[in-house]
Amino acid sequence: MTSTAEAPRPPGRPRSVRAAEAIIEATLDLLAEGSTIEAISVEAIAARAGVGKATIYRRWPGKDALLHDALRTLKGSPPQPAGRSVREDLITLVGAIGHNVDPRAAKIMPCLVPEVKRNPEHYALYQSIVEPRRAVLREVLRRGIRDGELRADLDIEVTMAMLTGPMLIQRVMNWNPDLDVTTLPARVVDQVLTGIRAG
Amino acid sequence: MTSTAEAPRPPGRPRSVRAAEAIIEATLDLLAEGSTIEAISVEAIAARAGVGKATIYRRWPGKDALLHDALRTLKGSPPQPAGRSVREDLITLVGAIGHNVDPRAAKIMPCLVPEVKRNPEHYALYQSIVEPRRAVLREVLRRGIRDGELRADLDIEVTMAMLTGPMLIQRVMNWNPDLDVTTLPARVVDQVLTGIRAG
DNA sequence: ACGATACGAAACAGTTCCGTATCGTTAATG
DNA sequence: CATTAACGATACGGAACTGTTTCGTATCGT
Repeated sequence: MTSTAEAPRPPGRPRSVRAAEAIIEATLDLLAEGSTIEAISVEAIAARAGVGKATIYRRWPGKDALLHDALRTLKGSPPQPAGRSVREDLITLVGAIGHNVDPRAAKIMPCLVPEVKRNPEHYALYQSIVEPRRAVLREVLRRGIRDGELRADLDIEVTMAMLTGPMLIQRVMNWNPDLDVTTLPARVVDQVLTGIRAG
Repeated sequence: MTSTAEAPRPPGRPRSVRAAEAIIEATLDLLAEGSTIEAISVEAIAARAGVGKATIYRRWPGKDALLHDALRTLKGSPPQPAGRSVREDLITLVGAIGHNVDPRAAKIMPCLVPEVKRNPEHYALYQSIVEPRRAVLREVLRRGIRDGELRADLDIEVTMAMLTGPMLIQRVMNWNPDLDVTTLPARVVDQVLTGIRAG
């Protein structure tokens, strides 16, 4: 489409790449500072980006499209575990939850929650971010079963939720103020491995 | 203070109890329908409650105070497990997550998430709701340890997060579309009890 | 140099909201 | 019946936001 291969060379001044980047950056900054996704204003974005509102509306049809594009840049790619031991890989993956390429991602996530419930398009975007990471985690568990490190009758999907859930609620809503996020991954993985039933 | 004991019998028409209730109900209804906590308008609340705006401002100094009071009514009291077996109690408690007295609570929760991160007062309210439930869960685990049903060296706080996290992320953000919320409590509890390590 | 277009800034009209004020009406008390 | 205050309804000023348009300027290809 608008690839580098065949550019019809449109006349006139080309659109500034810097402006587009500044707009996206400003949007993410404002979200990271705590603005709700629907409380954020195009004017605030323009002001923060040092850009006229017209420049924004020249590129996106409206606020929703801009937000969608901005959030898409947070996507990144899921981490690839080292593959030495299941325990080590799980700790890596659990520790990476909410730790996307962009450090603002962790702060932005809570603001997304209501929108994800309301807007199917945003939910699809959310799933497109989360699913690849789930896939990596799933593969580690499957490998563990194949190698005999993990029980063969393990409930994979539930185990993933058990590994992900604690980290997510802690990062997103600080569910338990007494739990330290930095030590949580190892503690969760170890407890999940061992189980809690006596002897 | 304003107890029933000594009422100075203020003159004039007394405030309608029905109006106050209608206002709270309307607020919760609107929240449950998906309005973000800061996108909700006093005018909408008044209209929904069939009440003049002045009637609201006569009782609450502003929108924040009204919302705070409305959310406080969702508090309820934590469920009391039967106490027959640890497994049974855990399933009961995990199943009750996000299942407050008010059925609207589950729908309102996601809208709260961003606010809880931003407003310390809302975070305090949130903790005052969650902490008692954590306490009940903690007690069940302690009892299990005392009775020898659970390992003595168990990481209690992490185990609580492992039990709560999956249910919460599933209810609040539908984290994994393939996980059924109704069967989840038993599956989580069983997997947490057993552990995933082979042997 | 020239046309074409994007640029930042600013103004625009149309909404929406908050919090207050002012209606005439209604419900309790004395 | 007179007093008092809350009632629903409505209007208000001030502020904020949206989306569009118009400036004069800057920057491209030709």
